Amino acid sequence: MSNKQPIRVFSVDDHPLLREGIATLVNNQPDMTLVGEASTGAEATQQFRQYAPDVTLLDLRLPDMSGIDVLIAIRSEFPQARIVMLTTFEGDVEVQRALQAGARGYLLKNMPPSELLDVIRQVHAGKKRIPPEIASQLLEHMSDEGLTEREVEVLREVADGNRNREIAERLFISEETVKVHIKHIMEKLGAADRTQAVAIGVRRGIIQL
Amino acid sequence: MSNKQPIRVFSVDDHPLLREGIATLVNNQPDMTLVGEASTGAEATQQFRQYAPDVTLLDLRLPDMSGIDVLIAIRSEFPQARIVMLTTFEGDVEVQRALQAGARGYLLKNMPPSELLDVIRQVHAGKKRIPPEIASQLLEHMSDEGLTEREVEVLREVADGNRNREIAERLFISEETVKVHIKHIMEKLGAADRTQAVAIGVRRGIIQL
DNA sequence: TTTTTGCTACCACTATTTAGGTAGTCTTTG
DNA sequence: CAAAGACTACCTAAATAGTGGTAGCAAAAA
Repeated sequence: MSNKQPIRVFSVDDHPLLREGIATLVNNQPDMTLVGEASTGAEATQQFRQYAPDVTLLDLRLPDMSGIDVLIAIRSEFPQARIVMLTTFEGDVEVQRALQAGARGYLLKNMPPSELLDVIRQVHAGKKRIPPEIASQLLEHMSDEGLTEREVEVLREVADGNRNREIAERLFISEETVKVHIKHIMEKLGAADRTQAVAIGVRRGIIQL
Repeated sequence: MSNKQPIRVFSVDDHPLLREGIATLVNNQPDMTLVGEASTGAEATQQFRQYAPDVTLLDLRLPDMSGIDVLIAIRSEFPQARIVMLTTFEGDVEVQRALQAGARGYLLKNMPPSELLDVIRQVHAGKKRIPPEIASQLLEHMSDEGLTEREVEVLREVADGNRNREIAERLFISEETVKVHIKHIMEKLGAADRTQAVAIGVRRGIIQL
C-alpha cells in the first residue's frame, strides 16, 4: 500500500520567493507534487479548474482580491475543494471568516516547513487543521460578536480621521446616528475611545490601513 | 575573466519557506552561492563573523530584535559589510533609517526573483540599489522631518487609547505638554486628529500595533 | 406572529480634545 | 557664543467626542 498517488498541491501566493520555497519543499516529498502555481485570485480560480489539485495553499492577501473571496469562488464551484489559508500574520477576524467559508486549515507563513507538510497531509486525509495558537485566539473573541457591516464602514471612516459630522455626511446619516454606531463599536471592541477602536480594529483584521 | 569567485550570499529571515526560496534561487545561479542562513538577529551577527559573506539579505522584522539593529551591529564590526534589507511592506520610516544606518539596498519580498538577483549583483559590485517606487516614497516624506523620540512615545500612548491626562501620568509630564506633543505630531503627519495620526503612524512604520 | 437585530434619530449633559499664543531650560549645532 | 531644536508648562476659548436614555421602522429569526 505504499504506492499511493502523490498529493497534488496547488500554491497561490503573490510572493515568488515564497512560492519557490513551497515548490522546493513540496517536490522534495515523496508523497507530494506541486501541480501548479498562481499569483493572483483570477489566475487561481482559473488554474484550479485546470489542475484539480488535492490540496490548495491560498494566501490571504492577493493583489487583485481577498483570498477569502477566492476561497468562496472556488468552493462554490468545487464544494469538496480542500483549501489551506496561508498568511503572514494573525488577524483573527480573517481566520474566522476563512473557516466559515470552508477553509480546512490555517497557517502562518513563519511556521516551520514540517508544520506545513503536516497540515497538507492532514487536510488531504480529510481532517481540519488549525494551529493551537490561532484556535485559542478564536475562542478569545467568540463572545464579542463581530461588528455589523455598517459599523465596520463607520470604523473605516473614523480611521481616515473624519469627524462625526463628516462621517454623517459621507454616509448620508445623522451625526447622532454616527455617535450611536461608534458607541457600539467601542463597546464591542472594548475600546476606551475611537482611536483605540481603530487600533484594535486593525489588529483584529476588521479594517486595514 | 569568466572564472570569478562566486558571490557569497548570507540570508537572514525568520520565514523558513522564504529562506528556502532564496536558497534555491541563489544556488541556481552560476555566479552565486548561499553560504549561510539565520533566523534571528543573534544568530545573524554570530554567523556573519563565521561566514564573512559578500552580500547579506536581512529581514527587517526578526523575532528577537529589529533588522536595523542587526544591521548596525554588523556594520559597527564590519563597516564594509554589504547588506540588503528585505521586507514585506513599505513603511518608509524604516527604509530611511535602514539607509542611514548603511544598508546598500532595500527590497520588497513580493518582487520578482530577477530583481533580487539583480540587486545582489549590483550591491556586490559596490553600488547601491533602491527600487524607484520606494525611492519616490522617501522623497515624498523627506520634507516632514520625522517625529522626535518623545513624540513617537506619545503617539504610542495615543494608539493605546489613553487620554491626555493618562498619558501625562504615564510619562510623568503635564497634560498641557502632552497636548503640545500631540499638536506637533498631527502637524508633522498631516493628520486631522489623533486617530488619523495613529493611522498614518502605523502606515509609515513609525509605530506598530 | 412575536421577538430580536440592525439602522436610524433626537435630546441633554459632561468630558475631552483641539487651536492659539507665550515662555523657560537644556542640549546640540553652527 | 549664538542659534536652533527639543521638551517642558500654563492660559483661554471653541469645537468635538463620549454618556445615557428613549424610540420608530424594517428585516430576519424564533
